[in-house]
Amino acid sequence: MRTGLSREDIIKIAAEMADEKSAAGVTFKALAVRLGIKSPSLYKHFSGGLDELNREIMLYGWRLMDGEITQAVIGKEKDDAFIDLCYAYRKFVSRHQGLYEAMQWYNMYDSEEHLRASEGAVGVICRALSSYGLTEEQKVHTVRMIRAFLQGFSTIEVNIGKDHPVTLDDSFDFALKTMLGGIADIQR
Amino acid sequence: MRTGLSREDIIKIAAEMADEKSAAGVTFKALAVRLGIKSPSLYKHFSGGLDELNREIMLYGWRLMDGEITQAVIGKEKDDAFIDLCYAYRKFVSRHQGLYEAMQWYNMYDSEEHLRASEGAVGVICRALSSYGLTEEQKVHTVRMIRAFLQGFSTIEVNIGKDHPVTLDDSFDFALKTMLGGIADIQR
DNA sequence: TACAATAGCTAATGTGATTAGCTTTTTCGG
DNA sequence: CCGAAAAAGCTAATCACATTAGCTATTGTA
Repeated sequence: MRTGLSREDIIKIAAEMADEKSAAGVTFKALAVRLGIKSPSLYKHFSGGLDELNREIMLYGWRLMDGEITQAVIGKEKDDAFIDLCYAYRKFVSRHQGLYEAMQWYNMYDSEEHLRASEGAVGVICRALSSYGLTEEQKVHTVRMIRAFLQGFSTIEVNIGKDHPVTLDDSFDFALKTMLGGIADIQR
Repeated sequence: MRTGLSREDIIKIAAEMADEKSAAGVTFKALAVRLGIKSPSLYKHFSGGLDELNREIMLYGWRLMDGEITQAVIGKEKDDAFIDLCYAYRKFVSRHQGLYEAMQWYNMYDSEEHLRASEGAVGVICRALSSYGLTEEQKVHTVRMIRAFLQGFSTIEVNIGKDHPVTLDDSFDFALKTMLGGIADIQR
């Protein structure tokens, strides 16, 4: 019996599985059960095996996040755009912990595709920064700083207990304001 | 034949293997070959299996890094301490990419031990910040900001090509100065 | 020196990925 | 509408590791 599911459908379901369990929980065996087929059949969709599926999940995640953070900054600029962008990133991670884990695997694959998939997100950050009067080089630096911070904060947040008296929310706010302050300094 | 290697020796060798290949490249099979024994024998040292070894590698890495960055800031204060600390972190990661990967697995384990292992590093950051006149809460925020940035930057750096005209060195400098500027602003 | 603990070994099992080769559906050009 | 041919499944078999069970040799010490 055919399932009628496209390659994209399967990737989406695999991404959901990652969020439900963890990125490592997405096995061909488990995915096959979920789809009601046998695991060898998955090679008809992903001839490159689990590796190919993982790459696709990773790319899917970046595209999804790109879309969400792009939405978040529409019609905004300066600090508003910047802050809302960062919040959207953080919110995405909190709702997609397993997928985000898989997204970090861009390490293991060719940077090429990942670059294309995440350049949207980078572009959004760039545009949010366009009104700050930075040079091109400063803009590159700033994008990297933000990316590094967001990525690191998200990784830490996913794993740290929420019982510390100083909340992560406040720390996130503090860091954004501090970095914005630093960026403002540059112009002086 | 006995190898005469202690548990700590084996963890150290496993950490070297991680750096030579990758964190995932540390399998019981490969490690056993490296040690000249059979893989089931490793259960005599790590009754908890591969999982226990991975946890130990993770802890070993944090202790090692703690020592190095502590060394790096001895006798320094303010911006000097701060900047040298960050450089030491980054240098550690560049020399221990595989181990650093394994260190990120603190996610998967009890935070307890990792907290103890990395609290040294956090303490160093705290002390480096002590001369900035921040409130306790601001200090917590700042430590988190720095940790997030360092962790994110390191992850990005490990995987990004070095062919971009704007170097990562410059971006790292830029980010540190920007954050320092932002921190200085707080006092105003 | 005897003996308990230690550290090794072989054989066997289990899980998941992957491959090979066969079968059933679809799809589509004629 | 018919018959390839492609697509999407399936079963059986193999492989790589991790892990377990049970046996043996070494060692350090009472």
